[in-house]
Amino acid sequence: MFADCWSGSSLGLKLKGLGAQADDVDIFLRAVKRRVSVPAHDNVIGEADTAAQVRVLLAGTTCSYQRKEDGTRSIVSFQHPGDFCDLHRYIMPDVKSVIGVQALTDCTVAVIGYRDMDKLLSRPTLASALWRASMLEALIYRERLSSMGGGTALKRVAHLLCEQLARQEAVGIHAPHLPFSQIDVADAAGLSIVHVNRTIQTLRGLNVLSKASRAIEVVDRKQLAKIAEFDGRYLSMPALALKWAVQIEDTRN
Amino acid sequence: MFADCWSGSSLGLKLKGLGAQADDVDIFLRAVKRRVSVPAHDNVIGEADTAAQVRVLLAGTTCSYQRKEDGTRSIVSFQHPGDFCDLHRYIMPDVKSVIGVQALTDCTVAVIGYRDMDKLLSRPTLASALWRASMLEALIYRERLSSMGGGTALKRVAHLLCEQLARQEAVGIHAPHLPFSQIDVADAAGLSIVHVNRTIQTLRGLNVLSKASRAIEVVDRKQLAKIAEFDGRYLSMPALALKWAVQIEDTRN
DNA sequence: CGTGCTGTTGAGGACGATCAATGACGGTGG
DNA sequence: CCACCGTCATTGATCGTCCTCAACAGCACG
Repeated sequence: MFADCWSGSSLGLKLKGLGAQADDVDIFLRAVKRRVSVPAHDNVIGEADTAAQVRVLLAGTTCSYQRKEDGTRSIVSFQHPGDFCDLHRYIMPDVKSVIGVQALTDCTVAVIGYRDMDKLLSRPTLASALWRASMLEALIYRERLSSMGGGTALKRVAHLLCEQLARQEAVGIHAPHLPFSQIDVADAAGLSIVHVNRTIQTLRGLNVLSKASRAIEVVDRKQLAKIAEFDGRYLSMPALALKWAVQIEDTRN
Repeated sequence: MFADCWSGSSLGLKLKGLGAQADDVDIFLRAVKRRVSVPAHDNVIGEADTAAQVRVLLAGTTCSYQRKEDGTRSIVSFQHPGDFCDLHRYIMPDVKSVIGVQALTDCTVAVIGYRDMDKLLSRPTLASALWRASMLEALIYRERLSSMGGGTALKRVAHLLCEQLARQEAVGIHAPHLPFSQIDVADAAGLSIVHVNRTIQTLRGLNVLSKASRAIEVVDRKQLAKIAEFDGRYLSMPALALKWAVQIEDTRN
């Protein structure tokens, strides 16, 4: 009964993309004995959380952040439906890495106890799918590092937006609307809020983002990918890879 | 006979730190049927490499880089003895992520065929150690992202040096000398070569780096960690964690 | 109708990039 | 042994991107 329609679909898409089999997904969903709703701006996982459970985002968008000594919030990644919030804590409980997870929109989170996780991992195909999930996470970090390294603010912001848009689409969410504030973008891109605002206005001027809405809404994905020099193939989702790979080749004509 | 003294020790330390058992390490080393020597500045893995084998660094230091459209080299991570160079390619062969691995010093690399990897993974403790290796990689990326985001060049460079020094120590290498050029630091920190030079001179002026040597040699690790606000506990190596954690607390008095 | 959060705009200054030239070192070949 | 060369380190000067401070506008909330 938990393996129902919408809430399972993004997670299912994600797991299948990582090589899990159809019955793996069913079994996984049955291990979810509890679901939690988290309103926007609340913490999904506090910075000092130590509960013996893994959280998987079912609906909504969250970010993982680290707070620096000067109070600055540094967003290291975003989560979309199907993404794990704290899988690392289950596998490497000794690591002391103070990370919080905050809901950017109203969210639904699946909770799985460590004991149930143990059982799930006895299925080799599911275990390797979760390993792949960790590797995909590493690849995403790597790509972001590479984009943070060089390039102007315009390119960095464009890359960030491309990544999130592509990841949304990878789990079946095809809205052009990105659910985070300019403040979030600033903390994620390592730029000041003011400069992010000006950068976004530049993107609006280029007709890449919508001028109508105050929110961030991508109208010209092709151009955005070109500005970011974004090649979404690293995201490895088979269905998606095609779309964003073609994207790039089109713009190179 | 391959499981001999020095070449196995860093790898053994690393695997044990990730939870592998003593016989896992032996079995792993026995799977290494071939070793390769790579001179400094040569590619360990070319950007278009597709060989069906996994490489593990046994001795020396390498970097993984990505080349941008404008020819810029962006270094996303360094490898120290015991680190995998291309484990992700084995687990996620479909991913198109053009990454090269270059030797920074003369290196020794262990080569393991995919078929032998398959056999190794049938041991659950070894499989989960490798999963942890991927997660540790992700944690390292995450920490670097967070340090790239905010802060001055001084802090970024200091953080980079701290990370590499700590990771060297984690695998039993206690030299204060870091084996890469200022150019490498620039490409890794996302700064210009000129500015990296000035930053390093600042660190020398603060008696954090050696003034005598042209190379990068850390003389005051405690001060370096303070400048970087570096807390090495995320590296999760039990032996190391203590050292660098105490480090931090000392400086906060 | 205030209060708070996000978005927007302006002006000045700092940090780091870029361009350009020189110095130091190691290796190579004559 | 020395001249030559390539790579890396170093220095100076100028320029641009982005940060900071500050103020205000729009919108949602109670």
